[in-house]
Amino acid sequence: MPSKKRSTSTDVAKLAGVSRTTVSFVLNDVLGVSISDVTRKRVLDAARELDYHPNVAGKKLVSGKSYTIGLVLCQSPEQIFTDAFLPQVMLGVEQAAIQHGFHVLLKPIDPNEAGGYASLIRENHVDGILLSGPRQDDTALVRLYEEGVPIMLMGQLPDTAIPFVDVDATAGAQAAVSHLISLGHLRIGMITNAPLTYTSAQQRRTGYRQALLAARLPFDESLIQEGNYTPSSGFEAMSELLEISPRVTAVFVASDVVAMGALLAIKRAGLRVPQDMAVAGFDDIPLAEYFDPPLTTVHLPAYGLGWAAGERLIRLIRGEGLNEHSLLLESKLIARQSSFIA
Amino acid sequence: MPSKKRSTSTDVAKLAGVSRTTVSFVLNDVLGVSISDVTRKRVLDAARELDYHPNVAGKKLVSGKSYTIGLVLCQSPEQIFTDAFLPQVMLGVEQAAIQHGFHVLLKPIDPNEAGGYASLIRENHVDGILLSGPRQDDTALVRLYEEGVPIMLMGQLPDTAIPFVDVDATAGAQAAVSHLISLGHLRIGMITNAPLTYTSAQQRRTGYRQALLAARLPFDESLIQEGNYTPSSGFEAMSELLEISPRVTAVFVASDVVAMGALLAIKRAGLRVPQDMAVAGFDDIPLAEYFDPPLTTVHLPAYGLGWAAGERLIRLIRGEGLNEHSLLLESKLIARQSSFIA
DNA sequence: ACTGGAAAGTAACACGTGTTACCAAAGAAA
DNA sequence: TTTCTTTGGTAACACGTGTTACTTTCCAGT
Repeated sequence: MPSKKRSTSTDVAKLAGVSRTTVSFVLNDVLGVSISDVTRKRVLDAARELDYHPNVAGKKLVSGKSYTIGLVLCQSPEQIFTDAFLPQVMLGVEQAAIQHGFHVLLKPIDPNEAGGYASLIRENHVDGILLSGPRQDDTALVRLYEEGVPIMLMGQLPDTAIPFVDVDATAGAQAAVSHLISLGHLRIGMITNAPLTYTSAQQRRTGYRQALLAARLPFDESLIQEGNYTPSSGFEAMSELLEISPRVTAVFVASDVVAMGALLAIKRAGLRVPQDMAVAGFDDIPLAEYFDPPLTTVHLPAYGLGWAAGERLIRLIRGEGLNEHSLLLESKLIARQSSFIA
Repeated sequence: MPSKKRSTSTDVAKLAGVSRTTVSFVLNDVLGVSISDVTRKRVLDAARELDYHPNVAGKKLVSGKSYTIGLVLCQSPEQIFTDAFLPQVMLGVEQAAIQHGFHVLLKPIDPNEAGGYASLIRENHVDGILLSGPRQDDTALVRLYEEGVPIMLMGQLPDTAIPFVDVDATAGAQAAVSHLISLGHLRIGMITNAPLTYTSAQQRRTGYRQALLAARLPFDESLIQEGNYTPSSGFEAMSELLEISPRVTAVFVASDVVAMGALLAIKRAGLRVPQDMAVAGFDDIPLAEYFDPPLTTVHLPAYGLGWAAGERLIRLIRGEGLNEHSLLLESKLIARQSSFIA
């Protein structure tokens, strides 16, 4: 292997016949220093000829900045596997980072052992942390925030002052359930997307409840079944729900993936969608439009979520303030044939 | 914000009353140096008290290693959005990295402007590169490899010596099509997962062809339609395929997501699956089991792919050799009801 | 001719770490 | 006592960069 040594700014200086300081001034376009055009050109030519790329370790050491953000995923592996939402979010984060010259360090952690990401910041690996799916009991996170570490959440953490970006899942869920109500359904079941320890599950449940209350319909806890990201959990939950008498005529499933399992359970029971059972999902995964029947669902701006979160974290890192402390992105109801016949 | 200055090894040395060298020796468990137990304890206590975490920039600078691998995704945003395969792969990479004390830097790039990842290695951001979905015409990649940069591919790049890990998609596709043939189908269409410029698409087409040849069935180019990751492309392609007379009785769709669209087209045409049209997919995404009908498909070890690729790249970085130059992981046919009635 | 000031560039330090070469003391062997 | 070895530890350099303070040269203003 040839593998020539990487060239340093000293090499460039030597070739250009100037000091290393001058090289730094030229290459970084430092304001307030004057360099003659001829010298500037000599430096640039030398840099090009040597294929010079500044070593980030050196920059990092002297500046104390790493120009890297840590994207910490608290989802369980099970969730990551089935989550069609995540890639879009990550892409959004990445684009925001690139636009500001930042890199993204990926760090999925086991949600049960919180705080595994602290070393990222303490060892100066990253300048700030973007946390997806924060756990309620994550005290290490709050401590980090109070130390002044730039942190941005995707998803909310009640009772803390940590800024976040989130989709307005509550409003979205309410819209979905209101939609079902407007179609004449009076007895509507719900299947959660995840155990209720997750705030995302709670928000959606709250939306369900609000829609019922707004229509003066009774809120019956026994009509709620718990899912856990997977289609199979949806199948189980729906099967349970079908046992209840009098039967529900519609169901709000707080995740498209889980809804897929629910649909199968409904079909197995010999019922038709939407005639015998209307179904509304949540997330608007790319496949939802191709479900059988096409799934009424709530579209979440996944890409926008990632982008906004990344953008705002970087602003925090730079010490620029945020004009609003936190951000709720709008979701949008997409009515398809699983809830009514066109 | 309190934000106490991060403590350095000098602080630890001062508190413990020893030299910084000793601190380094103790904390890194350097072999061949003797440190008395009492001194060792004093250092460890001091480090704990100051909550000392070594600054990674310093380590990086002096060692030249970053203990980070770059995960470069060449997929188009469109593909990333719909790819249910990707999160599993990434998780596998991540786990392999963690196990060896490495970090993962995520870098999705526009497939059209190749080589955007070279700066990662030149600036010493990462020790090696894991490239997913390499493009055929990526000459910058080959040059990098020849410079001795540790590189591992996920997916193959013909005519190069760069080591790779891949799933044996050809064998998988052949198994799926052979399965259809064994059920008595003589006229079998195909829808690709992506344009044929992608090697992954070519491999699957080759498997399709090999299965036909092995059964002495004619290989008819006109029975192949091109998909591009999305369900809608599958819908279009299947619609085209249904126009052809005599009609095919089975179709191999080289992606489950694309197959979802194909299924809809078949239903819209008033045909039943599998009675009028048998369907086999590819990828075994988590939802495939819940398609209507459940989709016969080929399971790919996505997690294992990521894990193996990460593991082997790190071995390369460490200078340990690979016992086999490259690796093909087995895929597995999963027969469900879209191809035959149980 | 003298002063002031801008232009062009440099020496030297700082960042935090790993590591090599070296030193001092204590004990063992002669 | 002298010499050699081991134990326990340190001073000093290297890594590659950004930046501050300083020097030199040259030209304009009086």
